[in-house]
Amino acid sequence: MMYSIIETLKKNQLSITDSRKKILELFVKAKGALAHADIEHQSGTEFDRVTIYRTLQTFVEKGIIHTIPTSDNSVRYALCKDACTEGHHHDNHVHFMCDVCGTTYCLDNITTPDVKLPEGFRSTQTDLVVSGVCAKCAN
Amino acid sequence: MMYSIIETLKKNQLSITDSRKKILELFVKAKGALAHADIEHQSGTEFDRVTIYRTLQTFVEKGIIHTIPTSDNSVRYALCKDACTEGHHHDNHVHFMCDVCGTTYCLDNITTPDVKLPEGFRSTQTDLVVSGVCAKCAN
DNA sequence: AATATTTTGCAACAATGTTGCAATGTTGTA
DNA sequence: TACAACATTGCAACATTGTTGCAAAATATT
Repeated sequence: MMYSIIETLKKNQLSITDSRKKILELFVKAKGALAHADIEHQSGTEFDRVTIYRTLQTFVEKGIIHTIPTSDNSVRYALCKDACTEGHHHDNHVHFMCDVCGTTYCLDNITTPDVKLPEGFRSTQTDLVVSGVCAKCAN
Repeated sequence: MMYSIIETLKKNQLSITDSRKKILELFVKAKGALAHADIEHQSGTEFDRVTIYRTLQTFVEKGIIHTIPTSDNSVRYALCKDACTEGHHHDNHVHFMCDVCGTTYCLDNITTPDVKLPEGFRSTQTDLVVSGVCAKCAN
């Protein structure tokens, strides 16, 4: 953690509100990625559903979090390690999704390969999603 | 195309019904992947929404089509080239999703890399999704 | 502290997906 | 071909997920 939650919000020119502090805190504490529903449950009845949607949207726009394509096509968001410190470089993520517990891990130390695309295709983003069983669920 | 639509259904021990024939035909004709909504529009008012959901589910279970994780987390299904002929080997797909026209392409001739996972993690499936601009939208 | 701006919560709505059940269609067998 | 057994469909009702407009409340600016 290089920056505090409040500093991260300020750096991104966002007003400091309860919901933003709380939701960003959830991401910082979370080991893996969070779905909208996770946030809704973990924050209790504290915030309106709509506020959560809008907060997530705002965070994505500012590059604080990013969405993860998952093999079950549920929407998940993650704050990767460099997200706080380096900004918008969300091009080379490898994610692991556990089929048992559903946790999504960011494998920050692995980078995506370069893919040779057919003639005329241009790539802007590459996502590599590995599904399987995580270490915790292996036993 | 090695097998006709009816033969494909028979091979998978499915009864031959109008909706299955029609929906499978849509996949065979489609260049890329289809979302539920695409199928709903392309088949007109012919079938109930529920029937489409159930048919897609059945096809996924039988390994005729498979879901694609997309960068915008919309659910898409595709019949990859080998799906008809070889069955259930949906482990090594590379998909390209055009940010402009939304078409999803299966890049069947490219295989996903082996990823070295952390200690204790076991992989069952690897999905590589490249987003960008396709050849058709490049101009 | 007062005003300007942003964010929130509510309500209403739209889209997407699921389930139970009766009616219909398909398949296998005689 | 006709019948019985079985599978699939369509309908209705519902659950979940996501979106929009607007007044009230909170935050930021002076």
